[in-house]
Amino acid sequence: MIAKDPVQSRPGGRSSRVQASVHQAVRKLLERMPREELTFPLIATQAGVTPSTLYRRWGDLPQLLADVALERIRPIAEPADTGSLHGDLQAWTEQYIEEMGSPLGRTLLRDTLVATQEDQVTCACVDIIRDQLGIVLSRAGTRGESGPDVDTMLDQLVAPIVYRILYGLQPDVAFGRKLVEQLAEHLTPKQA
Amino acid sequence: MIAKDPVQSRPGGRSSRVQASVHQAVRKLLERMPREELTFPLIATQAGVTPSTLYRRWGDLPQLLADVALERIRPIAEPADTGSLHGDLQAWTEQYIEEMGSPLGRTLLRDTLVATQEDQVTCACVDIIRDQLGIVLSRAGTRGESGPDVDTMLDQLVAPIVYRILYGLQPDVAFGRKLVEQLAEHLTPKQA
DNA sequence: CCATAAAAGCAAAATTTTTGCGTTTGCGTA
DNA sequence: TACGCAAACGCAAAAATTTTGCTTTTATGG
Repeated sequence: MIAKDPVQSRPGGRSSRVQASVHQAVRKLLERMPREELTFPLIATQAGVTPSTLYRRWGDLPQLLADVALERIRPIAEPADTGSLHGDLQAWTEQYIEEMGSPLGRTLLRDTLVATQEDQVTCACVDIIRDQLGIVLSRAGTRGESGPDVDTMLDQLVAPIVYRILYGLQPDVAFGRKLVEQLAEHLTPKQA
Repeated sequence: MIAKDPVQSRPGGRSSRVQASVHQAVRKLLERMPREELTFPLIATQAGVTPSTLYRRWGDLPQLLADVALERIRPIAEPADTGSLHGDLQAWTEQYIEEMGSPLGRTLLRDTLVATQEDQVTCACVDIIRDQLGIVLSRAGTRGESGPDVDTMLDQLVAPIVYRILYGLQPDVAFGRKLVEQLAEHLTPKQA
């Protein structure tokens, strides 16, 4: 968790129950109302805690929303293994666009960008993507395939997608496919 | 201006004086304190207006900050004419990275992304970039040069830069140059 | 099991936000 | 220029929020 105090010195018991309850409250409330109507008192009531707990622990609403968003963005599983680097990239890209291109996904992306502790959260976001793409690439390595490095993928694959989502240009799956094809020109197939 | 009410039905006189005063107040305060310490009462005092004016006109702080940011992002002049498409792109990219890569520029970019009226503001941002690149491209056209279309540039040039800025990866001028070179592979030089 | 301090609860105080109403003033019309 | 209308502002009371000091609960290490 990224909280006001970077060091969570008491991670168990009631403390974690409160956090879980608060996170759940935020998610539930976000289903029924737009983000700008959320308030700490509202969330606190829904979560069954005092508002001051939220203020002391998260500081302000953007920080709490970023914290919740980060947890939702974090992938549950490793990228699918399709048998080839090209296929893995296609699969990953398609899923990423579907998840982040939705109205909810867009909101999550935005929330991570305005955390009061900006750098902590954005670094975490980049790390998540890097991890995922890193897995795909290292798997390709064991197959004898080689491709562009992670940073190139960030620039040519992730960046265009995220840019379009953030600015309302709504990338679709076909767009993702196109990006992967362009990227594929740089990669070496098996036994090259 | 992008205000709470999309239709500004009385743009002259006192109304515009108030707006100018408020904008200036925001810019001035932002020099001395971080964004999360800004409040409407503070800005109102600095601008010499009542807080309720701000609440009625802009709704909330993110919207006001986005409004100010949008005005600062809007370029004063056309892109420089260096005599070639390649040169124009280099020049534009360098300037863009310098302006938006600074701590202030990064803040401006973020502010535009969390306006309460998200879509209005982000569309305006994209339009600004499109206009600028459109000028560069049409000028190239009159020279007999041809190049990638604006959307391709958005994907391969602007997106990587903006992504890096937003996520704290700090693109430098060399990075911009690299992107332009990669883009240049797709463009046709004079008299092709 | 105890001691310690982190985290939560509670409630008063401070600050911000909303709102109703009166006043000023930009703007169209004569 | 003068006039009428409604937009935008000012003001102040009311409502909601955030902050803060203190107490109580409880996780954690010894």
